[in-house]
Amino acid sequence: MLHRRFISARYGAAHANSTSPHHDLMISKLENSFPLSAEEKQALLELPIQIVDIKPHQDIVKMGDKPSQCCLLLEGFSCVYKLSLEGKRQIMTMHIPGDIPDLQSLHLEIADINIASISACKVGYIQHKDLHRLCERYPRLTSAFWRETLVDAAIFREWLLNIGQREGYSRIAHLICELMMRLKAVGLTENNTFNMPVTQAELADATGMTPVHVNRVLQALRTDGLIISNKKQITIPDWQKLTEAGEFDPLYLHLNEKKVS
Amino acid sequence: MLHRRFISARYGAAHANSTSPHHDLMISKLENSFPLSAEEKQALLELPIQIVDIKPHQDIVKMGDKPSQCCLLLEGFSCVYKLSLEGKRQIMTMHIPGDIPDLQSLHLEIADINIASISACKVGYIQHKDLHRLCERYPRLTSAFWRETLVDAAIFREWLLNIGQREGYSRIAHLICELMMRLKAVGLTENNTFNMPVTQAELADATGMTPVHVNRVLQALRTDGLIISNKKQITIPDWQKLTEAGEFDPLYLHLNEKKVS
DNA sequence: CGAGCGCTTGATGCTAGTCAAAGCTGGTGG
DNA sequence: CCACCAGCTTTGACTAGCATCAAGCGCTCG
Repeated sequence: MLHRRFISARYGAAHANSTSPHHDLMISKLENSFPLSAEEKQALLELPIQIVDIKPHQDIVKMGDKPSQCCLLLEGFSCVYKLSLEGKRQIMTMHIPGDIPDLQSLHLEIADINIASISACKVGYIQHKDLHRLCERYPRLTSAFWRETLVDAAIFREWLLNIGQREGYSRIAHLICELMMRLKAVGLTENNTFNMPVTQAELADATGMTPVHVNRVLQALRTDGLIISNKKQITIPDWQKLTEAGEFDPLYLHLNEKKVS
Repeated sequence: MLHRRFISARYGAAHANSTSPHHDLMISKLENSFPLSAEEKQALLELPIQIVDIKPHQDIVKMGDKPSQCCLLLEGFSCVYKLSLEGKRQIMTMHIPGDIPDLQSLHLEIADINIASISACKVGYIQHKDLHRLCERYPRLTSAFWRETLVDAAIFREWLLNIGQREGYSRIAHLICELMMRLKAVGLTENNTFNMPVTQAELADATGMTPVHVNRVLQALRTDGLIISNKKQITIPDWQKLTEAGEFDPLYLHLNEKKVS
């Protein structure tokens, strides 16, 4: 059973400075690349969010669903995946806290993907109707959300290059670089170390490889001194070398573009 | 040299029924999944478009560019691609008439992709500022354009599944199914036949294979009776069998969802 | 009619897949 | 607190799909 908590997330005008950690996560993410006015932030703070805890490896959205809400990832890792007819799974992106995995459902009625937790997660559900109302009133927020979906698409494209043209060693290195960079942007790294609660089987599904081969590549990366892994902790001793191995260029993440619309 | 024609695409209110084939292409595409009011259509018709002819295999947008306009593909095929450091090319999607290949540039300042023609093309450039103004005034058009970029993303995801998890034979079959379906939606097929001005080397770049292997797979598809190819014409004698071979399910294209926002 | 591009074919080898089994580890219950 | 179990990781042996290299063929267009 899911553990559900209904959070009263409405703040009166008198509490303009009130904050909620959940809303702040979303706001700081949007603001990272798109400056927001006080009024726009206030409007975001007033969004009702329903908090739900999710267990590891559990579906959040299933292909064919017609969701009436978007989910904001608050804690943990989740992923988007599809299955081939033979049951092979392709993970298309991983989401970290602050991401809105199915923002696309705002304008695509039927989900064409599955979304699942990787680790235990906490997600916040936001009703489509609330988001639509917000976008109507604040066109700049529409742009900010639209932009988020465009960055998601840029990540899919980079993964296509990764899987289509690079060999196993580079693919894994690239994925680790991306996670490092994105986690750093939301303050979830420390001394080139971060938590990666991802099994080798999941890495395999994300890189189009087999678990056996992922295991061997990880060993190679370790012996080459590109990563140090301890349980689910990854440390990157030499960022330069890892980015070279993964051909990693963070342009596609569109972090910190100074966007002044 | 590019052959440039500046088309005066403005129509007065007195010409509410005036049409331009270029604008109509865009309008009918948007309307396919998102009904538009007469007023919205009129506003689209008034968009200034600058028509340019492009030769085959020519870059239209380059990584690092900061475009101030979007291009609407009017004739021919184009593609989005990226290069790995070793110079290997991954094509991420193909565009057909009616598509807007770099709509993303509306909200992502720096292009993280290259866009190139495949065949000879005719494109129409639309200034960002005109699109921004349009979106401000007609929020439903914002939604329609946003939705277009979401369908693009859905195609990237399906290609990830295709390249990551399916073998060569299925990949090519899937790609042909997708092109058939999308071309049909804009009326560019006839009796299960369509024009595919794509070289085997480009098919290879699109599917993460080598040209040699693409050649062998195409021969297999032909001898299995799944496709008939004559020059650049492709005929699909048995749609059912081809979709099975390619595991093709058109859900991800989000065609004809009755969207009544 | 020759040049160039794209298509086709053959021989060979590597990357990564498959199958199988054994070690590890963390969580659970007695 | 220890024993056990399940899921994850690691290892080995073998194989397949696809890449690579190389050369010849056949259009089409100037």
